[in-house]
Amino acid sequence: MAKQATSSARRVRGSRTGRPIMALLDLLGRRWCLRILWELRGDPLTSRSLRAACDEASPTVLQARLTELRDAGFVELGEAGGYSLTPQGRELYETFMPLSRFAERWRK
Amino acid sequence: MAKQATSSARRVRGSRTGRPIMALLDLLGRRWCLRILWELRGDPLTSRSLRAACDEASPTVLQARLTELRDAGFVELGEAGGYSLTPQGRELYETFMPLSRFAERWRK
DNA sequence: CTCCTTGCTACAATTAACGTAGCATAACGC
DNA sequence: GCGTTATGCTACGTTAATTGTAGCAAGGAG
Repeated sequence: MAKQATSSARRVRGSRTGRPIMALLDLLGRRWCLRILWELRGDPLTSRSLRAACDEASPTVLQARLTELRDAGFVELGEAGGYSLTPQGRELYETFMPLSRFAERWRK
Repeated sequence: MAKQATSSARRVRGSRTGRPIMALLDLLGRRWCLRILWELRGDPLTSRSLRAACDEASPTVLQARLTELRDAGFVELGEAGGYSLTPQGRELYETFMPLSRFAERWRK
């Protein structure tokens, strides 16, 4: 099997290959990231209620993920406080929403 | 302590609620997991070609993810060697396949 | 036999996540 | 004013996960 040239394959987590899907898969593949998007699907949540929704995950990671998700344009912090999905974030949520039905059928 | 930390690599975080979606979001939210499913969408890949496809990620994590994905019933190791998606794994892939199109529009 | 590829593992080092506590700010009731 | 409460967010030591390199045993082909 021909070993492909690993010329530019020094990337840490494959998030900079130029293909947007790789960057997205990498971003979503970080701990609590998918869960955060999931929990924000409804009404805005404060940082503490979001933490409660995420099984009391440590605020360190939550804050890191929220910053990343805000930089990515998926989450925003409203004027009156509370995090919510941006239109783009809601669109992203819609794309993997079918996972819910799949998970029900999966039932590990 | 709110939870008892078992040192089992098979433990699925977020499954305390009993909701399958939480277990699934947690499983998919581990490093290289989404990427592996993505790279296995086509023809079967050997462990080494899969590693090449995943930017030479360390075989330690790859092997751990592959074991988890096999336990979950999403990936299988064929008789003649080479990893591929199970029917269920392909079904899972189909559910977040639209992420590709979304990522193109996203283009951070 | 040697050479090569397969799936997979050992090991130390690095990084990320956890858990608890706390800060600064602001909005209340008193 | 004061004390209380809640917000977003951070510090810091501990623990778990990931990384990178090397290597193993088994199998096939020459």
